[in-house]
Amino acid sequence: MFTIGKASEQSGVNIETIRYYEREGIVPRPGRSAGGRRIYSPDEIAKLRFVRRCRDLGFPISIIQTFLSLTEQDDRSCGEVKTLAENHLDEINAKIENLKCLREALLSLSSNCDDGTAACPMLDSLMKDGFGEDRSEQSRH
Amino acid sequence: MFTIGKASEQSGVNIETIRYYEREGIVPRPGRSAGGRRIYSPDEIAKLRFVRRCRDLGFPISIIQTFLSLTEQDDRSCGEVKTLAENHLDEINAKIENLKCLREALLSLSSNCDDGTAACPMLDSLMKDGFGEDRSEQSRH
DNA sequence: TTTAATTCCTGTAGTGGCTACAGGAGCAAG
DNA sequence: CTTGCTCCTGTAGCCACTACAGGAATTAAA
Repeated sequence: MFTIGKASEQSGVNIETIRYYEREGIVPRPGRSAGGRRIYSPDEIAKLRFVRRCRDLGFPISIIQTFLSLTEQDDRSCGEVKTLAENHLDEINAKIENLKCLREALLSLSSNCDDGTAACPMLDSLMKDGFGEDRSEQSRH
Repeated sequence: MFTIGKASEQSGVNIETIRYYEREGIVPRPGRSAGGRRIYSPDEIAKLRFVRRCRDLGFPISIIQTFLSLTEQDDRSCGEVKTLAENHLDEINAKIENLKCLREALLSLSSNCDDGTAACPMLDSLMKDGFGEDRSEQSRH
């Protein structure tokens, strides 16, 4: 059994974040010592580590809650997990593509900057009319 | 001269977001009509459009404020702009690399899911000890 | 001209996922 | 017994918005 500091060390989750997860009901409330301190079992620490790893993989908390409830079931249906993971993969791929577009746009804009002290063509073209106007209500991330 | 609705249309910035930018001092306060409505000049709309384009490129507001103050100067020093843009490019590239790592990790995890209804190896390995433990206080985005 | 519809106003609160305090209490070592 | 560490609760801040509520002003139609 461990205090929150040890639980934080072992799970890799910040102490404040652990308390936040508890407040939000993302992980169950642990037991308390006589003095009112949180006491974590190895199982509870494993759960925190699980949440941390999922966050590291970029999953939002809402999905992680689904994962956690699936791990509670005996028949933790793999199909559902796979679907969620694949949707998340799609989102990651979309983000990568989006960032690549940004990179290209930025590269071509900043390549015109000649590093002198004169008027900046990058700022100019961003300020001008009709530059990147495919304003058809597209993906505002 | 235009009301906020037209300014929103022409700049591509949401009405609520325009008011937010004003509250935060990101763009200057426009004039008002007799009835108290905001009235935008074409220049002010250009500024809003500039902010929107920079946001589309992924620049944070703090950087955009620097850009805006540079556009106010006569000698809008290109060097500074270029440096900021290149730093931003580095961040974008780092994000892309990070996402690619996530993608690989997710792919290898979910590839073990056999889409059946049995215990899920992905959830299992995320719950187990000693999976991805390079816990040396690394980049928590 | 009256009414109905639309646009605008201010102010406040919520989003996600934490992080950072302030002000106090518990607890172990010297 | 004091020092210093860890822990407690509660609240506020971060970023960049977004979404109301409740009312006023303007415009268009009848």
